[in-house]
Amino acid sequence: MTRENKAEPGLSDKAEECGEVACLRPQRLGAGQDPAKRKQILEGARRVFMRMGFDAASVNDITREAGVSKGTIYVYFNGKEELFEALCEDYRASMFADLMADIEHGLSGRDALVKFGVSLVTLITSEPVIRAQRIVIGVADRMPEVGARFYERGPKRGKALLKEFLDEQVAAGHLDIPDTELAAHQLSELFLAGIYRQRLFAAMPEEPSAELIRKNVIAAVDLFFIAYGPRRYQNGKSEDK
Amino acid sequence: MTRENKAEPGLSDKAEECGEVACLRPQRLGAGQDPAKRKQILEGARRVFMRMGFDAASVNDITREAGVSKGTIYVYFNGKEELFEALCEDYRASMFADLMADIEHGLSGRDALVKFGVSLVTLITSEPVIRAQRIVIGVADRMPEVGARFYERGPKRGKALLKEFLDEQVAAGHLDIPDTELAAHQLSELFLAGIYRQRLFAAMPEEPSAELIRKNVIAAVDLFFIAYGPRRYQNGKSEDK
Amino acid sequence: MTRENKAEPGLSDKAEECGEVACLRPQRLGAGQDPAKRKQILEGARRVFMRMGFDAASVNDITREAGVSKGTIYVYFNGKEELFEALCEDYRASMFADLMADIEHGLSGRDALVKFGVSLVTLITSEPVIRAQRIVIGVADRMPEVGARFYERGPKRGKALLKEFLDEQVAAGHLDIPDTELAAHQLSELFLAGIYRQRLFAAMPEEPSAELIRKNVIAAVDLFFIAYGPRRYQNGKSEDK
Amino acid sequence: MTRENKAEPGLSDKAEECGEVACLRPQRLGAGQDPAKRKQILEGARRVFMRMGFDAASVNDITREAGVSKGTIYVYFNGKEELFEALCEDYRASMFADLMADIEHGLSGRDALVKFGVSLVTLITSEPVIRAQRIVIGVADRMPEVGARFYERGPKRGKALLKEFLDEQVAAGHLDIPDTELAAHQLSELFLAGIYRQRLFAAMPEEPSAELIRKNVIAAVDLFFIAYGPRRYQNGKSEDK
DNA sequence: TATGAATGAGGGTTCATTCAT
DNA sequence: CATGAATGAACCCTCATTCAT
Repeated sequence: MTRENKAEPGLSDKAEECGEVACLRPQRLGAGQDPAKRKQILEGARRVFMRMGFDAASVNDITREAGVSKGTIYVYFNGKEELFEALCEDYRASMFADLMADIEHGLSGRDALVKFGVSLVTLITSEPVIRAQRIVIGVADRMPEVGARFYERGPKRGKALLKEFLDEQVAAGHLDIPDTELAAHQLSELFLAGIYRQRLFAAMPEEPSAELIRKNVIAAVDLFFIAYGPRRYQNGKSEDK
Repeated sequence: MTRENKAEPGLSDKAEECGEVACLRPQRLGAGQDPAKRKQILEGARRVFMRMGFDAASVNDITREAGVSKGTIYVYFNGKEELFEALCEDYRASMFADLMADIEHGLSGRDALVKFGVSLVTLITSEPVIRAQRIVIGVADRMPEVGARFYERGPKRGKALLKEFLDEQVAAGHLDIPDTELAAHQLSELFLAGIYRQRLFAAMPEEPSAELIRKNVIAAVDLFFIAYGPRRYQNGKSEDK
Repeated sequence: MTRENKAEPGLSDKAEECGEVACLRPQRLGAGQDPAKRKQILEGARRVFMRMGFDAASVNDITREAGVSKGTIYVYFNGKEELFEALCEDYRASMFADLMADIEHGLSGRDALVKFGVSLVTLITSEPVIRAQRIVIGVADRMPEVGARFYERGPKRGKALLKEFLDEQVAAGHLDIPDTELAAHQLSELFLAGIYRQRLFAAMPEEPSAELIRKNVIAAVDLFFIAYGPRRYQNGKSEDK
Repeated sequence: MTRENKAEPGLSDKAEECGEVACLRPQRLGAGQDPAKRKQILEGARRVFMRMGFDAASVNDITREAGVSKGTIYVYFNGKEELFEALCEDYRASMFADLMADIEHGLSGRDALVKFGVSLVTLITSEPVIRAQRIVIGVADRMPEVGARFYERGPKRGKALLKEFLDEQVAAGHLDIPDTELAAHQLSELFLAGIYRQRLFAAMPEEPSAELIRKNVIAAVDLFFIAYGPRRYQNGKSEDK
């Protein structure tokens, strides 16, 4: 009755097999195996879910938006929920690509942190990313594993990234941090301080201005450097605690 | 589709009008004017929305839980959405009552901050409050004003509270903060660092232990005091920046 | 989630309570409690199921035929299947009413048997009754209890009736039967011999003629009386038993 | 909706056309002309229809069970309904093979009848045969010709067989029957008396025991011999069995 | 020719809302 | 005024059939 198939596509190289000519569309793929169609469905679903949220979005809407028939959706995904999960999986994969691209390691510690922070906050508080987070949070009761994995591949990865960066900075002598993991947590929250929750609750209707973001990030970095910066930023921290 | 009647109840003082005699149970109230019944509906709705979320909750469920008829609900509220909005309004009002009660002003700055932080984090990351936040965030796209007001009466008020407290501490010479508003933002995010988002995304399925909360709050206060504490916590901060 | 209510209506006398005047439609009935509406739904369902069979009949068809909305059907019955079961229950109840009415006890044994047999065969092989049997048999795999109860209230009751009649005849000395239960079985099959299965399989497209029925019943009674009749109908049987 | 092509396959002799050489496996057959594939489809369909009934069986199920593609099924048959009809045709052909094999003509009349009756009842009330009958009866409204032909090749043939046998017995002086056709009808109904309908309606969930069948058949033969047996059977029934 | 991916009408069921009582 | 039976649009999903490959 229920279907169990559809094992992770990962078939991105299937198309190559067909030779060297006229291979624009693969001739024959297993049911639910055409990556282009899958992409097409996910893209439509993404738009609809983003616009309406999970519950308010109907499969018919997705059908219309994706330009595929209802049946096709059910060939590629076992239902609305699984479609949503797959979408989240896909989305998470691409989410931090931009962020990664933004990181530069050549800058001095402080400037690099500011740059990183600005990128992070800009991304995370951007309208599409905020909407995505709202939707996932909204269904987290019913689909906790979706929420959990979203967190793991999203915020958690962001923090891991930041920790790595901090480790580098510590190694380079730009920072002096006993526990970089904790510090990464603290810094990433400080970056978002006062913006993130407002955005999540729609208390800040527009994306924050670059100015606001910059200001917030700099305040965070200031605070951070007072605590963890090299000696010239702090004296005698060593004797307490 | 939408209806126009029933201009904002604002019914809190309506009952008094009936005079000074035999007013124990008002004999005749305008449609949707009995505050007890209104309370009863909201209470049922609260339980159902908390259990199922907004979309999954059906008006019938609420009807059953509240012990009123469907028609009655539509007399008091223009629909499910409006009922939800009213509920949020009510809920927010009571949400921080516990928190307020927890604040004591007699403690030394540092201990008071820790105590406040523990209360704040315990409340905000508790299962019911997290569920409430999830639901509100989940519908924030469709009902931004609900989200916004939830934020205003929730987190914002918490931060205002914290700012007040910091102002007191600064005045008492326990802290040295140039911008207490910003500091309040920063501190409250630091309190929740690494816990809040995990809870929201269901990446932390259980309420955080008292231990974990304490540890997190203390780390936050430590960091905070390095930056903003009185001289004995920091030396030579004056010459930089 | 699922509904459990609707305990056997049997409320045919509910209407009487409301007094003696203007009682055409009961004022207020519980959900799914209005016998008139229930009847209306069952009547529509009966027509549709009879026309299309169980699977081919759609709830929409029933909706249309019964003149009620789809929601109403689901208030009175928990689904298509339960509606069908209720219909069977109702149907069985009325099925043998006609037959009962046809029985007369004043006739001589042989004529009475013939008359009874003709009534039985006429009823059982009539188009509506055959169609009903086909449908029930067709779903007997999925709904065995429906089939079983149909059998119990239908054929089984018919046979019980026949046994009673035979007992009377034996008591009156018109027949001499050692095991009236077995004899009832045998006689009722003989009545239907060669007709019933043809009808069931649609190998006999029209209802059998009165003539054919009479012929068949008389042949059955003849055979029966040779075996079980009083002395004058059989030869040489006298010395045994 | 309906299609007009594919005029009655009648493909049993088509293969011969290819000539006299190397025809072991025909290289090229017209669409829907390979009898092996046809057989394969029918076999899969048989299993699925038997398991699920007509309406509940999906073409996909048959596809899976038969190991052929959906398109192929539609090449060989014009649709689910036609496939079912073809299946019935095939099935009927093989249905009474077992029965035929069971008949022995060497026995004395009475014993032979009992043996025949037991075989008949065992077959007809067996689970697979009952299921097949239920399915055919269930769709007899929609496909009367299917039902009719099922009857003709099933029960009717059984009765013809019985008539033949009775004719033989009459010729041999073992029985004395004026109308063997009528008698065959009567006897075969008596064999099944009280079992068949219970089985059909699922009022008897298990196949009847050999004992019960034997008892029923003997009672039928007893009754039959009282009426139609030679003189010696009508007297002194007591001494046999 | 055989294939099975795609189609989309239609399946049973739910539910926010209305309105006669 | 409160009630809850009735509504029917919309829900998610299935499936017989088609047709490009």
